[in-house]
Amino acid sequence: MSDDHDHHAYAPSRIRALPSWLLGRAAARGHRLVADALAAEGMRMMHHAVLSAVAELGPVSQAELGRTLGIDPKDIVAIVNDLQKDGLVTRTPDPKDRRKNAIEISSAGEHRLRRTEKLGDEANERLTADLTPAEREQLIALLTRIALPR
Amino acid sequence: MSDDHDHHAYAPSRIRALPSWLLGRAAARGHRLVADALAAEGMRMMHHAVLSAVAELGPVSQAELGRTLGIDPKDIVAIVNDLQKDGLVTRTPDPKDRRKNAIEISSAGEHRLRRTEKLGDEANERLTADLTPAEREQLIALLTRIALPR
DNA sequence: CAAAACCGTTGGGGGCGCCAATGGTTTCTG
DNA sequence: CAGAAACCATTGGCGCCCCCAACGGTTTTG
Repeated sequence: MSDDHDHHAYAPSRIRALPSWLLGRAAARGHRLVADALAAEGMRMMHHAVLSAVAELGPVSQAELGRTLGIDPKDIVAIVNDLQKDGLVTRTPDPKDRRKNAIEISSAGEHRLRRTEKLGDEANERLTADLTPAEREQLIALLTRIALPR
Repeated sequence: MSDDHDHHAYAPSRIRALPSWLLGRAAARGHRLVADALAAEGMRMMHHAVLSAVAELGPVSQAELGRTLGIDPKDIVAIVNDLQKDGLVTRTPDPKDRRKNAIEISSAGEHRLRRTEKLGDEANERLTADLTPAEREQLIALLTRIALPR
């Protein structure tokens, strides 16, 4: 039986079946959940992503951060500015290549990262709460093949 | 020197495995593909979506359009303005409820919609080109369960 | 050693999602 | 049946994400 006669029931518009539309809606919900969670630590999604990448890649240039995360160099500048201002990363001129900055995580950054990683993971669990672990893995696998750079 | 050149082997950042991150990247690519395709007809994604919804829902109020598509009423106003200016939809005061506008598609709108639907579908095929039809259906099913409103 | 490639930085811009407020209209309710 | 509450379209404003162009300084290449 149709339980939703009274409530417009989301007409099955052709739009709603398009991957591009669904991706946009799902991404919006994911961003909302994660952003709200990270806000508890005064962090934003991009800041958390960059901080995490810095932690993994050790001393790394801003250009490489942009490349590995697919973020515009211009935006990297602003993000690293913020992270540095909060003492979460250090920005040192690279003596080997004076064009580059060597970005490194600080101990305060590591502490902050531990908390934001937890918050981010929890938000992602909420995002995929309706999925079984297997389905979650499947979604990740499919998205990885679609989210190709370029 | 040889290691440094290695084409950004996409470090396995923890970030990159998060659904929320993958969704953002995949959505960005989808939007890029669709937007570029629709630009050939001078349309944008939201305009196409609204036009499609209007075609399906017959005479419909702006509030309901916003509800079924999950778009803010404020944005609906701007979009309907554009569509009306281009003669793709008509906006008539609803005699039954003078608060509402009855939005209806015009013949020019139907013609435009036929072309943009084709372009949008093609862009979505390009987006999911690396997936088998079965995988594509699976992705749509999974996304539908994740993209829940609110 | 000049040209090309790369780096960080600045400036600009489009698109999307969200919230607050307002005047007009309809519906609910006491 | 009158006042309150809910709804509608509209205006205005905010923040985040994604992308491009240009420039001075540095390194690599031919």
